[in-house]
Amino acid sequence: MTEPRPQRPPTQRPPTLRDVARLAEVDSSVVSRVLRGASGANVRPETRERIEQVARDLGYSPNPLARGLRTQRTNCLALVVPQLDNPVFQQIAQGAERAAAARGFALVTYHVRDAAQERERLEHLVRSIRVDGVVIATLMMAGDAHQFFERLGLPCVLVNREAPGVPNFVSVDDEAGAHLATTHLLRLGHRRIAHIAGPHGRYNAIRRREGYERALREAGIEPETRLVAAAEYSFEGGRDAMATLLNADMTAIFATTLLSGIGALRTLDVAGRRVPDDVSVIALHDAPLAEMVTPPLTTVRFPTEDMGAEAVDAVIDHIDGLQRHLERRLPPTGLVERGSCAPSRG
Amino acid sequence: MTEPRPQRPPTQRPPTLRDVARLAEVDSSVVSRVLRGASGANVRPETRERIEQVARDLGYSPNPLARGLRTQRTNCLALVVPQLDNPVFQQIAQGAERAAAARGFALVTYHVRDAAQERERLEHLVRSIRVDGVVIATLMMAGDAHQFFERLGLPCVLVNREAPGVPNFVSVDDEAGAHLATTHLLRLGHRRIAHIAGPHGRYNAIRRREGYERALREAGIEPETRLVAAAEYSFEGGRDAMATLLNADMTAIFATTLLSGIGALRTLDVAGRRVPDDVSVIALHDAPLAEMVTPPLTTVRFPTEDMGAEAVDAVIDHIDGLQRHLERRLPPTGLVERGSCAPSRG
DNA sequence: CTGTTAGCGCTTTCAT
DNA sequence: ATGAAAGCGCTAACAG
Repeated sequence: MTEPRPQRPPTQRPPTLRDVARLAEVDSSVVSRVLRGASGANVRPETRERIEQVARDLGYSPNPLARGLRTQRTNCLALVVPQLDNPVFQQIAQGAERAAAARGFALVTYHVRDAAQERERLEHLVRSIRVDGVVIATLMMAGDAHQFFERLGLPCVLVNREAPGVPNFVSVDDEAGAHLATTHLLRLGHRRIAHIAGPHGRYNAIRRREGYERALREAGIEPETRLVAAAEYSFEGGRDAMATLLNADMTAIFATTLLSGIGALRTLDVAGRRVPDDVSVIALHDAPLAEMVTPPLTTVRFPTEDMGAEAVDAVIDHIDGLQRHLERRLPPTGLVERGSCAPSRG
Repeated sequence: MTEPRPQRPPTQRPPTLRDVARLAEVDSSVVSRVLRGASGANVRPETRERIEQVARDLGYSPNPLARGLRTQRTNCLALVVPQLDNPVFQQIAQGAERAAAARGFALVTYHVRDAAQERERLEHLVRSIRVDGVVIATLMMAGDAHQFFERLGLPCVLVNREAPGVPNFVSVDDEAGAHLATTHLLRLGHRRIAHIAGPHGRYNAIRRREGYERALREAGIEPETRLVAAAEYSFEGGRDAMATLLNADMTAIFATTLLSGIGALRTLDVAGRRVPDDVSVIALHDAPLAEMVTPPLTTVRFPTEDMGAEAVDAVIDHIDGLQRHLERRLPPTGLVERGSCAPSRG
């Protein structure tokens, strides 16, 4: 009356390697080799077939936890992003996923919406899931986040962001983009060009403003502080900044970001200023959104998807032991003319 | 000259439980209990303190793979979404994350952009990362996806979507929302109301059309087929559908989705029809985007975030053994009046 | 070509 | 109050 192993209650436990091994009448190590398509897997064809058959019948799928524990590798990457309401991140994510898939990695996205909770959220991430590397897209404290992961020994690169002391990033050439946008307005004959800038002190905000000012100077125009308004990188930011610019004497706006450009559009409409008849507007970063507003917004396109893809490639290279440091700024890929810019009537 | 254990090469291996145990001079099981704050952890205060000290010094963090393997639990959920260009998914994600965090779960987002690759992507997901449950937001084959996870023994609920034979979903009351939108137009005096519908045969498209037709009939108006145009749930869909409706004799549009409503706006602008002076437009689903277009779009708001949150709660209940089936349709939470609707001049 | 063995890092009875 | 031991499911030498 010895109780026969109460080991396997009728609960539907997923099949393991050993289940397959048992039914195929081989050792589990053989199953492992076969199912993994291991390199030197010298296995008799009939054995292989038997194993594969059983595995299929059982619906076997390796347990990623066990495998990861053993191999110290998960083939999984995390993309850390702030909230996704900004199309730039969607594009980054798209490129990142493409690149990850191409190299056999899964990529999961993890949101850290609030700079204040950043630390806590990241801890929660790393103690819930094991990834081989991380791509960090713009956080307030991107440098801190980078350090956080580095300390854990996790390869990690910044995307769309640069931070002091972090030699792993891929971003865009903000200065060149801003220069291109401003130059476009200048070519249309505009001379009094206002700038809806980014938040004070933000790295890429500074570089964009520099590009704007360089373009003006090259055209013999001295930049004026009162034509510049700082704004968050958001619709509301652009909308409010535009309001402060309404009385300025200008015929065109260069908005530092798609969202703030759209905010500007809205304020101009409310104020009864016609775009592009009264005011031309151009913004940095292209996205489907630019097509949806009235009038459709002329933009400078950046290779945002490529940015995500390059970041992922760099992280995977790191993981593979190629200690590739990466400091990359991708130039703009062109101007997308839509309906929001017209020649100056000046 | 016996080589002293070459165990620990200078490679910076993250500290393990045993490292902590060794330095604190206790057994690793004690460390486990202490660090986990286990229930019946009868530990001498000084021992506890010593352990916590060492753990802190070493920067110890438990390996989620090992823990998960042992406990059969990861405290991690996956949210499967198509591409995020639709604001509805952003809101779902936001609610889902809030709910997950509240219950101590991490939530990672996984994109399945292409219905054709759905199967392959999902397999990649489950063999890369182990989650305790899944929330599926609108996939083409949501029913298949559900079945896929169920077969793996993974609790799983559909959000924003219903599928035949799936008793786990939380969506919105499409019929009621459509009825509300249409009624609003009727109240403004419109009688000839066109409908930009969803794709043929799509479940919620059908229900929305039903709500539209019911509202018309209640007002003594017989619905007309030629006032209805099917469209994808996208900007382009709405834009093109609107084009086919341009010659129809109507004074108002009820668009089935925010994005298609915005597409309609664009076509109307190009055609020189003024909104709301010539045509009123209303759409289902509210989002910041509605505020960004010209004119700002009047919408029916659904509790989309709550939808995500409820779905997560249900999945976690499942995981916790509460076999809670859930068939929930959340009613619209109101009408958001902006500038796109005006009384009929009829 | 196949099996044996050891162990990844953790949790969990069960002894002591 | 603490420790010993087993094992989650898998892989990687190594032996045969």
